Amino acid sequence: MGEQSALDLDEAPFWRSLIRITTALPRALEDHFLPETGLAITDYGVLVALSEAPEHVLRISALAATTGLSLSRISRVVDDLTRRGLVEKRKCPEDGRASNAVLTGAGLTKLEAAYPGHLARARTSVFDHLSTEDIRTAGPVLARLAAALDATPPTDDC
Amino acid sequence: MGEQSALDLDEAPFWRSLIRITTALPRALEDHFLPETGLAITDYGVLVALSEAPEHVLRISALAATTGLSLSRISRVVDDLTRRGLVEKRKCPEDGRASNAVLTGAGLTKLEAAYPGHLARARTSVFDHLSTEDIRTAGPVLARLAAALDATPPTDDC
DNA sequence: CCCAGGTGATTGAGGGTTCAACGACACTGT
DNA sequence: ACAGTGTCGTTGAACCCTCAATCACCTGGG
Repeated sequence: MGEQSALDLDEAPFWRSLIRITTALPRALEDHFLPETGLAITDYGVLVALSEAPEHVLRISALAATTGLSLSRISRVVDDLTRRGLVEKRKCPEDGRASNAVLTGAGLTKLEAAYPGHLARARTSVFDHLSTEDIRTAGPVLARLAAALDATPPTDDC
Repeated sequence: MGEQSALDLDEAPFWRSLIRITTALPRALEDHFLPETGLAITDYGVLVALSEAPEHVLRISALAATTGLSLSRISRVVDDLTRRGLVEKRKCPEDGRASNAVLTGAGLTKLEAAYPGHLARARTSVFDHLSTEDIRTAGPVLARLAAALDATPPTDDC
């Protein structure tokens, strides 16, 4: 290391913006979303993942993977959601180690109730400030970046 | 609320990518950066802000604003960095309430030592996966978004 | 001068997140 | 059948971060 060339003129602001967004966006979202809906953004992500799964059932580990959260975090979040009656936990029949998380009716209701608020936040924090052209041009780039970030963890660096 | 129209075909993936990036990027950065350099990404940001300030001096509150961190967090981070000898804290002469944080020689050295690692992380986690064209097209969009996010906090919603 | 209100920064308490260690279970080869 | 090894998920301890209360100080009006 130490042989890297500095960021060039286009890269530097790109990097700064990215850093700024990663710190400011979650805050902007959470600050309004939690009081409005009673769900943390993390909770919401878990409920969404379950709602999109077949039968509304997902292995704990699968849940961790699709939401990008750590196993221990998922464990506590699911516990919390279980306590609140929004999901249920069931031992997996064909693998005694594993557990499945199931979205309950109350969970689905809660999710549907929270959706408009989530949407509103997405609009006021992001889409209101960008043109459709912006979104069309930047979208694929962000998608590629997101995919790359998801893929990196396994290989422990180069 | 509740009158929002759903995200359209371009917006939905844009939104998902954005969420993914905001969760995965800080992790990807921190995980390698802290062990390599002994600096948390937050610490690094503070040192960078100081290094770019005239005389390497900045008010605590100014530091909070430029780094986007809360006042209480800055207070603790600066305390920690002071304990480690990387910055110094001085009462502001013309305002007894205020304090200035000053980058020490050791702090500058540390920052310079960490810079290549930071650069390397920026490359492997982001720029290696994007073309120069990507960066040129998406850069301004991200810049606009970052600016909008910085601007929103004051007005408490509509 | 003195008081009221505002601002800069710190701090205690509480919640959230992670790391590392662990218990329970599944697989593999002998 | 049975070690040995690996995987799923949970949990205790530690850390990070934020909110709200607070202290110290400044400023403006009587």
